[in-house]
Amino acid sequence: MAVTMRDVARQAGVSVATVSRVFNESGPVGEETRQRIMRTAGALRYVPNGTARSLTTNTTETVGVLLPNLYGEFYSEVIRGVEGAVRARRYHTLLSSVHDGPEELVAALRTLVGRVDGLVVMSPDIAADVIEANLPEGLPVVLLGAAVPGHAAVTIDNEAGAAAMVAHLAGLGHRRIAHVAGGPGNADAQARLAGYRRAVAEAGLDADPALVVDGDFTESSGHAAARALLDLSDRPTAVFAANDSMAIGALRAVREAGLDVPTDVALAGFDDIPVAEYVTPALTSVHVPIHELGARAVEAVLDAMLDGLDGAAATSTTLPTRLVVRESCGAGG
Amino acid sequence: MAVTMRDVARQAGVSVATVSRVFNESGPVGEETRQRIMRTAGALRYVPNGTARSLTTNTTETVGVLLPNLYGEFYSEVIRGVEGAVRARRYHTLLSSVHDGPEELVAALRTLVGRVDGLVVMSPDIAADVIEANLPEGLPVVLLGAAVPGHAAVTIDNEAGAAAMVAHLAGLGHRRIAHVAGGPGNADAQARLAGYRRAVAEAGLDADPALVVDGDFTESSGHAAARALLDLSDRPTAVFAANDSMAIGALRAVREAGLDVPTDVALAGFDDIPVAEYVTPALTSVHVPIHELGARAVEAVLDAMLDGLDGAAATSTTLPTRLVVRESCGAGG
DNA sequence: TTGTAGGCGTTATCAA
DNA sequence: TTGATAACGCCTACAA
Repeated sequence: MAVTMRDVARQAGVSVATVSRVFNESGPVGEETRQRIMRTAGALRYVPNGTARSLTTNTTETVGVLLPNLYGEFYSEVIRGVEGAVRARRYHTLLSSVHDGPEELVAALRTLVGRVDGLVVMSPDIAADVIEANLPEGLPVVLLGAAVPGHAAVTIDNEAGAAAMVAHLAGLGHRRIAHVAGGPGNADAQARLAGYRRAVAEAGLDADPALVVDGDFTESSGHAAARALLDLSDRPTAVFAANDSMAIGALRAVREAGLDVPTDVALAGFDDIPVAEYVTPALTSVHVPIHELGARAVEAVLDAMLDGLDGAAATSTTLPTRLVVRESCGAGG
Repeated sequence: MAVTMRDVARQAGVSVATVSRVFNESGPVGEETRQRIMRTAGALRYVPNGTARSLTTNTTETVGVLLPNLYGEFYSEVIRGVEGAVRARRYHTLLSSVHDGPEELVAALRTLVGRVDGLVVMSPDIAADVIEANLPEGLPVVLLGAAVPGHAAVTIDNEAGAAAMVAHLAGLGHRRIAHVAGGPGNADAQARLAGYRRAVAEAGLDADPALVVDGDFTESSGHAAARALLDLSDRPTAVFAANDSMAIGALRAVREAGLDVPTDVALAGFDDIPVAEYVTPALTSVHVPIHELGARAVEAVLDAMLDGLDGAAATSTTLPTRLVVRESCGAGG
């Protein structure tokens, strides 16, 4: 068994209360006594037990983070952002990922409860009511990426970003711009698709339904989607994927078809993950401040903890995106 | 205040003991009673408090992970590996990163204690005794990447990997192979440098001290190191960086110098992070099973928790690396 | 099959 | 300036 406060107290000839005061700098303690306590604590290698502390203070000093999965650079950027903000406030990060369905989400949620003071949940595919039903009231929860009425959330302006990209491509002279979407069940994907559609309409471009193909945000789905698009009799001159991973998969497909990017097909992505800059040609993308996204979510959670939940429910932020033009469609036409 | 077991018990007309039995499936409970309890628990939205649970069971069901920082793909791969293994065992991951010096390491370590059942620590620069001095005995700790006598660790065979790469380059005909090292304070860096030196000697290559330049594992340091190497009157024909990030920085420098990879200079890295495949030309690298590294460390920690610490102290594993030859030096010479 | 009661390590409220 | 002592929410003998 580990050394407890009681051991230190006994050894130092004081009460646990005094030891507690020393470690929390709460209440007055005689200088001599404090020194003695610190000394014996050091000798005994005493370290306060965080769990017990949490129980009495009713605060864990921990923020839980629930992500869909950890694969891909997008999520690692989110984690970076979250962890940075969390440690800046001297809190801890309890990380959890969910791979399968809603049951697993619920299970993860429940095991997190009581271990965290607040929660950042990124769960684009799953309705917020599922989340709400499995959490005690009063636990600050901030949604990441998927805004739901009545819930605090930090989102990005997917629609505007997608529309801007389409407008950019149109400005380059493209009339047939394809979109590799992220799938019908995903909120981000839907918003990006909406932005694409709006911009296509506004610019009077080809609104051929065949130009929209569904993927699932993975590289391989981007690859498959691009193949389908390249097989079209009336091939698009530009392909805009709903995220960079799919764009990279598409890049591979274009190459395999013996075509060149951007000469034959311009290519654009969404997210601007670090790799986007390293592929050749470098990927034009809609930049998402991913790690600010994570940081903002954490701040929202922590603020909600302090202000009480009422303030938090209203606090929804939408971060802007911006276009990053690189070779993959800079010179295209 | 959240709903507690007591609330459920009162509402269901039973004692807390019975509620506890239901939730832990410990001890017998009448079917009718169990149903009633489950129903009222659901109605009250009761969720067991993990903190309180931890206090009595003396187990937190969480593994702490301490990493140097979260930047770069290497660490996100480690996190993936760790989280996967942790959740497979139905545990939790408490993530913590350390940016600055030893004091911060110590602080992080101490706040982790009492919140975790075991610890995975990746701290290549810092002596293990610092870690040991600040942890209660009996807490399973597995070092990641830096083996220290008497400590459980999961490491990779840095030296063999580096030597193999040099041998490969030598086989391609290179005689002047430069090494961008990772700095004197880093254990991995030292081992890779040792492997480089050994292989250079064994193959009877140019052992010019000017061919070894220190970096610090960042891309920009790789860039700077490569510039210095290219400025040498007798330029190396191959540059082997101690990690991929530095290799990518070097790639940029080579390009900026108007030279071609691999025609003018062959380039190789270490780690085989995902980007390595995407840069152009694709990077030849020593593949490190990064996320297996994380997974193994977690398993070692969890095993140590079960078997008692004695078994763990001996459990050190070294994972092999393998060469991944790609364009950046495949055809070079 | 169910209830009672003590304890886990800490904090916090009173007294002293 | 210090010490008893009652929580905190849960688990677990031990009784009933």
